[in-house]
Amino acid sequence: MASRPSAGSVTIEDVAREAGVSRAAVSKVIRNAYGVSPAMKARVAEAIEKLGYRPSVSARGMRGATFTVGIEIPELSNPFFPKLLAGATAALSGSPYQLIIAPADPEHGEGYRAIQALVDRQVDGVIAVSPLVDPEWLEALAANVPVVMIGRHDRSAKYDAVVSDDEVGARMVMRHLLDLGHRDIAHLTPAAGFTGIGSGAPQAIRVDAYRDAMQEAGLGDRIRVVRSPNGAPESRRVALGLLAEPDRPTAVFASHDEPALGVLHAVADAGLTAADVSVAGYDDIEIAAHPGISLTTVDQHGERMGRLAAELLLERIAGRAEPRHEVVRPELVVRASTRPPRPRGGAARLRAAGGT
Amino acid sequence: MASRPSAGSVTIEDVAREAGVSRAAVSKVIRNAYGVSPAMKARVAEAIEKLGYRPSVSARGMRGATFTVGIEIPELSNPFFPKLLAGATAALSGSPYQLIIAPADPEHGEGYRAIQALVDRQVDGVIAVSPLVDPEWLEALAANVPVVMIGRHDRSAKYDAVVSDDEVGARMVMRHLLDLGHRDIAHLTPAAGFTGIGSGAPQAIRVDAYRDAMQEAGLGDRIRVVRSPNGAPESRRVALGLLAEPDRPTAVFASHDEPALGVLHAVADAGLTAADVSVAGYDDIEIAAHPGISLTTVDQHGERMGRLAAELLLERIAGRAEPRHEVVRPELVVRASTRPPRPRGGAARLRAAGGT
DNA sequence: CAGTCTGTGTAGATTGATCTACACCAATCC
DNA sequence: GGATTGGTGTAGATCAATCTACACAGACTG
Repeated sequence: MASRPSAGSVTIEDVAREAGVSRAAVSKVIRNAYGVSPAMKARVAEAIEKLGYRPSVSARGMRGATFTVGIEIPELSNPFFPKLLAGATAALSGSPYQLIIAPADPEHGEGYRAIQALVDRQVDGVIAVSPLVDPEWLEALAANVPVVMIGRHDRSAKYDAVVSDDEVGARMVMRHLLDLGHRDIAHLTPAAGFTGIGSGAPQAIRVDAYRDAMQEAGLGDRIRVVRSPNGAPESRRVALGLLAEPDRPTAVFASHDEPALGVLHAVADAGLTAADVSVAGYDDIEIAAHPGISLTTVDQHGERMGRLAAELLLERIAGRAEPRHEVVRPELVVRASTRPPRPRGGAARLRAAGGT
Repeated sequence: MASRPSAGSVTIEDVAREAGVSRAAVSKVIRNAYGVSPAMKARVAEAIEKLGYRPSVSARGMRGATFTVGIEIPELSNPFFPKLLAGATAALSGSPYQLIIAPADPEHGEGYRAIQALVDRQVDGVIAVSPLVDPEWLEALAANVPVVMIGRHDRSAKYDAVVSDDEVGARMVMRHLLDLGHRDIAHLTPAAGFTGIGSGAPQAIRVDAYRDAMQEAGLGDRIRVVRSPNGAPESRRVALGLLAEPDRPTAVFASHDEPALGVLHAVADAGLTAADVSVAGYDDIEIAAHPGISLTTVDQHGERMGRLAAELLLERIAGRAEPRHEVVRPELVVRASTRPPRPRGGAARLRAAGGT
């Protein structure tokens, strides 16, 4: 059935000799090109099978395509990204394209290196999740190879983008919290540099939406944007500090589920519960649905985004030139981590306990 | 600073022309080969920088190395695997090697395809996490390219292995549960085919250790091995069935943390707590430490395993021929999901509630 | 001063595929 | 019956690097 990998490496030359035809003939057969008789096709196929021949991707890359698409991903430890991968993998599953992943080495800022590594390997297309790389650099890149960016709100004539409607998503969270009666809502988001450049990054959009929502609710003076790296341990530390403040917020809206988990952890550390401090995240990672966590969050439909990105990339590879910019509508998922705030004041605790 | 990717693609030829030297000279400079004067080196380096030249990995692959190592990973959705990746990435960070990941498409059984895809791409070495691929196939593979397997207990003269001491790890869990006083301990593990072949797979070792430990404790008649796919939702469903049985176990030992999360979910679904059913996992994924989960588990030291695998691979690439087989000692991490069982009988519930 | 190193650079074969241009053969057309 | 056409197959250039063999200089040796 599946042929074993042959010892050494068998080349197209070997197959040609075995089948008694020319190299070109073999090449035609494997590419399904025009000008092959059924008889020759059969002979060649048999020789390929017999020798366990596999075309060298490197050699192919020298002239034609490598049938490889690359995806650049930051921090795989965040479960949201595997969702994108699952979607992309599914979309490519039927195609002749193999997906390879290049993890962005956190030491070497923002994926330039990983993306470059993919391009160096002659991939036929690139999907990248790097909200902060320079648009000009990307345009130059996209001039050479099809590129689909995930999570960039800027528009380009050269590369495609798949993006969640972060404005809408963040506003859904804020509406939910405000409707519950919260007024002291803090927003936890990565370091300023991270949300600074332009307004391309999802986090930046979410910060703006948070600010706007607070402003519109007449809570402009209570706007509190707290900066923290994205990891759960880091945000846990930051949140502990926040909860220790005398005027601690009654709700924390984190820009991602991972830091939201850290906040939940801090809430528990401080001996508090969701009745004291509501927590909302963003991404809807799998664990958020677990009863021990039960995190209110926004489902970005990561699989769908990954699938869409792969589909757009295949279209690009097939020749489409007009840029596309797909917006996926997110969805609020309300769980137990958000509740109405306790009324303020001394006797409040008792009344609230009875009310809820 | 970092040169932009040039339009089109600049070849070694272009650099040679710019620097006024031969192709071979440029090649020598980039490879740091013998026979280059400092003066020429400087001129070439300048030309490379100016043109933003990047060597084509495909062309390199035709003769020499690709400076790429591949890692094959099943289901990235299981957070244990990103741990391995983090370790491997760290170990390769200083080296000239770029890591690329090939996800094993679950549709196309057991990573053959993904590993083959990596080899087709001329990687200089392969790390793979595929406990079930045929040893013969692997030996043939390893004859052509350095291979390090993670999580295989079989020994090979051709490929290296990094493996956790699953026997010891599983026994630590069992000792812990038995010491707590549990006697009805069930073991949740993937489908039989999955643990069947030889005793190479970690899951198989753990099953055996579970059986042995029960036997030695005189509980041979209470051995209960329950089969379930690895995903949390699937194991949740299976666990729900198990918990509904009249003689439900007082403790469940799952072969991985992911299914353990599913069991915890089921325990909550059934309106039970850790006081009713203890749950232990295996892997120590990050969320296990979260207070909402607090799962007793075994730390396999995934990062260390990933790092070790990458180091062994680099040694192999550098020329080592003798096989190595590294065993990493796991560590029990006790958390709140395991507790002493309630004493049996009608009034037990009350007594237990007072005692704990 | 011829012969031998040693250090530096180059020419050109090589790698495994793709792809254009063309050759060959039979059948068909006028 | 010679010219055309269509279907098959091949020759050979090409892609961008590596790497062996060698050429050439100047320095050193006997």
